[in-house]
Amino acid sequence: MPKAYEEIADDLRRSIRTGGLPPGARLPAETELARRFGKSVPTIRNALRMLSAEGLIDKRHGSGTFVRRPRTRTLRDNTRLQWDKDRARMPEATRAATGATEHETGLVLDDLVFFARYRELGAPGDLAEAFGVPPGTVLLERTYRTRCSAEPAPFSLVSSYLVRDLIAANPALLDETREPWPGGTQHQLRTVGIEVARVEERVTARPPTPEEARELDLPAGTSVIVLRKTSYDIHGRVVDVSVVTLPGDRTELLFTTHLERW
Amino acid sequence: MPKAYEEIADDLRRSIRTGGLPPGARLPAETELARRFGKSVPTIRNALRMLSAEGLIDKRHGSGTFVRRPRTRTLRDNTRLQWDKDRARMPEATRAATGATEHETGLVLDDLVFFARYRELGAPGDLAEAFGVPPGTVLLERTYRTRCSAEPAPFSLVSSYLVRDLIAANPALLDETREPWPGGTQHQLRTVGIEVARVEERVTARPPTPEEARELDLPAGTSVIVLRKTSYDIHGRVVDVSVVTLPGDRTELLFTTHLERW
DNA sequence: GAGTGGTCTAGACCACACG
DNA sequence: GTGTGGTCTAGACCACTCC
Repeated sequence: MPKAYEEIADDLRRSIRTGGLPPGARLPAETELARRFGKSVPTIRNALRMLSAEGLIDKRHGSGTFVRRPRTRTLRDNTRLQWDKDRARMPEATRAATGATEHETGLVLDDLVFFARYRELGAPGDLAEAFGVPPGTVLLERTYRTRCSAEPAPFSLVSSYLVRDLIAANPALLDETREPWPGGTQHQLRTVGIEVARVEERVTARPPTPEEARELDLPAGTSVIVLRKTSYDIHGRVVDVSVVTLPGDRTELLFTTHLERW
Repeated sequence: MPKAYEEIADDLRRSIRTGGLPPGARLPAETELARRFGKSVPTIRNALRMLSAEGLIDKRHGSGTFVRRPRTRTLRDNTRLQWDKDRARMPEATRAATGATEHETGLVLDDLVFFARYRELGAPGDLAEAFGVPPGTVLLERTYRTRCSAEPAPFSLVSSYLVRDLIAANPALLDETREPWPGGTQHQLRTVGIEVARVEERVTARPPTPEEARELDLPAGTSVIVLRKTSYDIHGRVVDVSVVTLPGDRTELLFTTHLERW
């Protein structure tokens, strides 16, 4: 027996894919759809919930159900890592003038609103393993939120971890009021003699937690991209671990790999 | 006024996060939960649907609701691109002996089940633009499904596109029965004198379409990672565009970036 | 067969958007 | 104010799983 709500969802999905219902279009009211399909309102709602979970529609309380428009994506490019490294050797004036790049995204801090918070904690198991230190070693946790001044929601949630003893030689690095630091993390590390030689970025995706959905202003039917970044210095030692949570509907990651010539 | 189903969802979510309900544990029946929380069954179902969408629980018709266990992730490493390139110059015996790497994933074709289908089509707008050719130019579309012999579902959906005239010099490249090709795409391109110098991989994430959920056997509350791979030859010409769809609950992408020394 | 979640109905009342 | 979707109830019947 065909399930009514799936048939209805299929029907509407087809209309959306073929363009019969273009992006931004308003769907008929649920009561109207119930009448047309000859089913009850809860059944219609069931069908619409499927489409909502797939990210095809947005339901707006009080005004209707609309076909979702694709979001414009911000690009996050791994060549920014080299660019950051080059910049870390520039004089402060230059570093400040180029505009501090937004941490972890590669955007420029011009019309960006920036927020940072520092906290010390004992390394939990997974971070201790990542750094190769005993569990409980004191880490500095730095939490960042950055957003365009135009948009209300941040475009990334960043937690960066450093081993405190590795950077304590420069007390300024422990002071959150010095953020945003001109030149970024690579310059901060340079002030204590650390040079980053290699960065590993691990990418996964999953649905957002309610907290992430709230902070990133994510509608139903979207995913987050979770990027776990590990920075190694020239001796192969782990010097920074960052966890970056990005909105899947607004973010594109670009990784360029150069191959050796034959 | 607090919403009942959110309160219930929060309560259960807390139990799951703190470990009060460990992975694999069965939740009480919906009727039982309704009794405990003093709400109707549909309200309980509403709360459970939230947790399901977040990927915290699995509902199994007939047997109950369970806390989801994290899946083990397969790693997809961008250093495989160089490895593939090196292998493309090996003699056929070596290429076959190393086991043809699974296209786009870096796994070895030992206990892998492999399926390929070829088709020609006129380039639609986005692909024509990516290749820098006029729309309608004939492309070869190659569709791959690969899975572990143990698992029923494939671990990636791959569509690879080549400009037919660029590879037609070797008719074997147009023959799907030659798959799996020992040495992979980079060796295939080598047979017509093409050397890949650079690969760009663009990563996004979103909820699966119903078709993807079916093919990849994705439960509710998971995402897909979409990887759009563009290969450039030594003259900067685009020679391959691939779209790879990966299950977000079973996949981790690893990108390593080496930085120049100071 | 007993128990589970899945589908569907019918309707009441509330919260929100917009004119 | 009017119409929209959001929440919640109460219950019937079906389909699946497992003993």
